[in-house]
Order: sequence, then C-alpha cells, then structure tokens
Amino acid sequence: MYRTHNCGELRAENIGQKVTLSAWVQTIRDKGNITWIDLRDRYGITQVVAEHGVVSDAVIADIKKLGREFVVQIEGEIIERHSKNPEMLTGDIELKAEKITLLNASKTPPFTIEDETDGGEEIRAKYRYLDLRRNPVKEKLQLRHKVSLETRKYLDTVDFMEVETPYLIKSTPEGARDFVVPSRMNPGEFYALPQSPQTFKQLLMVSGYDRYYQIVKCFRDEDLRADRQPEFTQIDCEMAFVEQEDVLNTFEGLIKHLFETCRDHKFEGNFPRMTYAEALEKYGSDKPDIRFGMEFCNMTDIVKGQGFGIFDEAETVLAINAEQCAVYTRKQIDKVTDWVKRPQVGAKGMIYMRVNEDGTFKSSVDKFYDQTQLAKWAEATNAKPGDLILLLSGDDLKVRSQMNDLRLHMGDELGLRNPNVFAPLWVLDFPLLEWDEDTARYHAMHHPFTSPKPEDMHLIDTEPGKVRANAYDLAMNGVELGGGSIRIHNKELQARMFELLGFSDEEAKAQFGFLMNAFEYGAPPHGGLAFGFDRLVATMGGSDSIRDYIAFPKNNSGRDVMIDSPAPLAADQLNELSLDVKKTEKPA
RNA sequence: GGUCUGGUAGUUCAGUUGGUUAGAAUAUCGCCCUGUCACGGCGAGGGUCGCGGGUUCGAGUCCCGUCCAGACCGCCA
Repeated sequence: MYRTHNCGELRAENIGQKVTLSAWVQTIRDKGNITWIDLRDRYGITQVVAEHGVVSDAVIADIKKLGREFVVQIEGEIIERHSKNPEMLTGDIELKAEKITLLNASKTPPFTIEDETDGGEEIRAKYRYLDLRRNPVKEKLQLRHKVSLETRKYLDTVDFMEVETPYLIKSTPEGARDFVVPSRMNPGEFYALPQSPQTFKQLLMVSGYDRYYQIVKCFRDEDLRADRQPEFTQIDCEMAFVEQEDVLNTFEGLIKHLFETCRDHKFEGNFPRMTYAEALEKYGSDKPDIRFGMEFCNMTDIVKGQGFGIFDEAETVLAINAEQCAVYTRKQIDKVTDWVKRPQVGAKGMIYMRVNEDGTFKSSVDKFYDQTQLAKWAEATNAKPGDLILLLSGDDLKVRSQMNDLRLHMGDELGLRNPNVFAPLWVLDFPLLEWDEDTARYHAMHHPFTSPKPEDMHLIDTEPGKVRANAYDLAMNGVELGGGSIRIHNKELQARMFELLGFSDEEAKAQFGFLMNAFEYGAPPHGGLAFGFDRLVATMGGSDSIRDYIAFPKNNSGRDVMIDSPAPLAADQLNELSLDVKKTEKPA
C-alpha cells in the first residue's frame, strides 16, 4: 500500500497513529540537527520531521538525498508539533519519519512550484504539467470540475438528457473557418470539426429528445485572444415546445444554481434585460458591463452649430460622465486621449469638460462654447461639481464602439470593475441579419437557423436589415457568456432564410438538405442556447483569461508549446491521405 | 494581414549618453545552525545579452531584417 492518508487530511485527532504518505517534496528545511520536509499532494501539505537522536541514522541519511519535487513514500507516526502553524490545516501535527522510500527522483524544476511562482508564462506553458501542480491553477481546474458537475446535476433534475454528437462532420460556409480533417478512405475529401453541434441538436428536437444538453468541445479556426481558444467547450442546450421566455427562465435558473453551489453567490431577483438596440444606445456594446453606470449621453444636437467644425461635421457626438474625476490633471487627461487615439481604438481625439467645485466649467473647447453652452452639457450628462465629462465624435457606429472602449477603460482606471461583483444581463432582440461590406451580402448575425420576430416579417423583403430575431445573449461583466435563439422549424421559412443569405437552392440543399428534409417530418417548435463553458468558469473565477481554466491550453498562435503542435506530417502520411503540401518559407 | 510590448544567469528582472570585469534577487551546490514553516548565516558555481546583418575605434545599448512570447485590431459568437 502506497499510502494510508493524503497530505490534506491529518489533524490533531490522528496523533499517535502510524501512517504512510506518498507525495512530492515541496521544500526541505534543514536546520542542522532537525530537518523538516513539506510533503505535497493534490489535497494539501503535511510536514515531516526528522530529528537527530530521535529517528534512525538511516532516515537522516535518506533525507539528505532528497530534493524538490522528488516523489517519496514516508512511513511514521503522527505527533503533535512543538510549534504549531495556525495558517495550515495540518499545522497542529507533523509526521515523524521512520522510513523513507524514494519512489522517483526529480530534476530541479525550471520554476518554483509555489502559489507565487518565479516562472513566466512561456516557461510555465512549456512545463504545463509542473504548472498544474501549483495551487492557483489547481483551484481553477477544481472550479471547472465543480461547475461541470453542477451543470449536469441541475440539467438532469429538469429532465435534460446528455447526447453526444459527432466530431467528424461536414464543412459549411457560414460562420467561422472550419478545422478540417482529411479522409484517408475518401481521397480528396475532408471532414470538418464542428463549430458547435448546432444542426445535430436541432435534429435531436425533430427526433423528440425535447430537452437535450451536452458539455462539448467546439472548434473554430480563427485568431485567438485571452478569452478565445481554437478548441473550447460549450454547455450546448436545446428544448422543444418552448418560447423565448421558457429558455431564458430555464437557463437563468442554471446560472443561479451554478453561482450558488460553486461560488456561494446568490443573485437577488431576476436578471435584468435590455434590448440589443438599447445596449448599443447606452453602452455601444452588445455585451455591456453593467457593474457600473457611466451610460452614454447623446450630445449631437446640443453641441452643434457653435462653430466647432469637428462636432459640426460629426454624425454623432457622445459623452460619458466620469464622476469625481475633475481632479484629473491635464497630464492624466492627455494620457486618456492618447489611449483613445491608439490604432486599436482609433479615435481622432477627445474633448473634455471639467465641472469645477464652484460650479463653473472648464473644457478643452472653451473657444467655441461659453459657460451657458457648457451648462447645457452638464445638464445633459447630469454632471455635478467634481465630475469630468469626456466626449468623442464621428461616424455613429465607430464612435459608439470607441466610446465603449473608453467607458470600459475608465471603469478599469476607477476600479469599478470588481471581479467579485457579478452583473448578468440578458440582451434581447438581436437583428436577424448583418450587412457584410466585403461580400456585399447579408450574414446571419446569430446563425442561419434563427427565427425572425413574426411582427417584423413584413420588413423581410423591403428592409431585411431591420428585421429582429428571436435571439438572445447572456452577458456578464462585459463578457458574452452565451447566447441562443428560437429556431426556424418550418421548411419554407428556412428556405427563404437561405435565399436572403445568398444561397442558391442547390447550395442550400447541398449544405443543409438533411436539416430541411428533417423539417418535413414533424419538426416541433424549438429553441435553445449555448454557454461558453470556459468563459463562464473564468468569469466565475474572476479572471479575464480562460487559459488557466483549461488543463492544456494553446498559446495565441494556436500552438501547444509543450507537445509542440501543430507539426509537419511525414511524407508517408501525406501520401496515404492523398495530400500535397505547398512549400512554406518557415524552416521545420 | 496589422498595431503595441517584451526576449540579458535555471528563473524573475536591472543594466544610465554606446565605453573597457554584464549586476541583483531567487533557484542550485557546499559548510554551519534543535522548532522551522518565504527558516537563518557564510561561501561557490552559473551568461551564445533570442538569431542574422549593419553603423562604430568600440554594441546588451543605435539601425535593418528575422524568430519567439504576450495583449489588442481585423477575424470570430
């Protein structure tokens, strides 16, 4: 038997017991005539002690040979510590070593396996299996485990059934780029890995599995971010015989359950809701962070006609009120201005107005606006003495997006984005279609199976861009946690939709014929949603990056630096797959 | 495809205006230490300054290219 206990469970009541532990050496503290070892496993740390004249010379000799991260088995007696450590759960006791067996030696690890490691991201990624030994990473993966377990528990209690769907499917032109897999048995043909199990879950509805879910890997071959991996996990759900309200309530229940069980966090009342149009109007984003206010104020009509060319020529002028920021120095304001002028934000400039404590105003455009004019600005933005108003102007869509960046930036600066505050928000009534300049055609904003709102159907031929969809997202803290829609379950409407998206009849049949055929055999009304599981867990854990919530993530070039993937294939393998590879510049 | 930041000891970083022997902390190794738990003390070893080219009497430092990493824009729901 390798062990009788783990390193996290021994307490004062175990004093006097003979135990055996098998674990890793965290640290060795050699104080001459007495040596301590911190033994670490997944469950905690237990201190081992070896004292000259108390334990055998063999133990003293063995302990000299140990180093960090050695795997050892230690047998001995649990004794009470002379000096206890109240910071440790096992701090009242220690293991008096009577026999030490070396199970495996270890090279010195390239970074310290501690909560505050000395290792940078690169070295930790390369030695991910060592990084995973560290508490902060372990706790994140444990949270992930807990959330997945509680998801299954909750969905099971409300009659959802987990069904697996295939990973080797067919490439479709809509949406993200597909990862593809060559088929050896069908030369020149390729599978695609699913961007989501979308069509399969709809087919399951046709099959009568009226409450389906799956915690499932999805694949998208697009460029990565801190919150985007090429393979990621969704909680994918679909329900039959439901309206939008049913879906929202069901999954609001899931999110509440997860926060209660995994974060001990209770949400009061229902999640707030907002239409897509309102979200863009007030926050310039379809996933507003409503942990703080600082809503947009449209100043266009107020500021025009005073001879200030930039505002006069702008389509839209927006303001936000950074409360109590009038103390910002010119230097600080310039820094914010530089920030919005970075190419990533792309504003041409920023105008500010301070509301002084005596109620007078100071702006960067005093030449054009007198105190009476500026008073109107203050009134519009509800600014009080001590506040700072920031204005951006330009093309409506652009300025909204820039102001969103600025608002979030100011929120960060002012510490208004506390990761332990959770602000969920349902965003409703997304547009059905989105005009794409490059291809000069409409794209499905959500996906091509999303149903239009019946009350907007009259616009579908004349102004398709104005048709709203039965589509919804759950945003939290400025992150899109998930989204879904009520689907089309009618063959004619689905065909019309494909037509709007620029598919010919033949293309639609070739790509989605199976789904349209299925709709001819009694498709129930249905809808659903999917949560980005990695993002959900990261948000619950208070992180912006999903990487530490994935055991073996890829870097921002889509590489796994530990196993060094992707990698070239041998000529034999390529042959077998009937593939020729174009020569690339990069050396192997 | 693009923008920005970084790459110096095993690791994390400092390195001034270009100047002669490239530092600190930590880790490692050795010695000392009977209550440590970030143990402490003394000492030692440890460098292709990412790579290639250029400017210069002289380059870690300046210039060009390139590779790698991170964040972001485009892209992606």
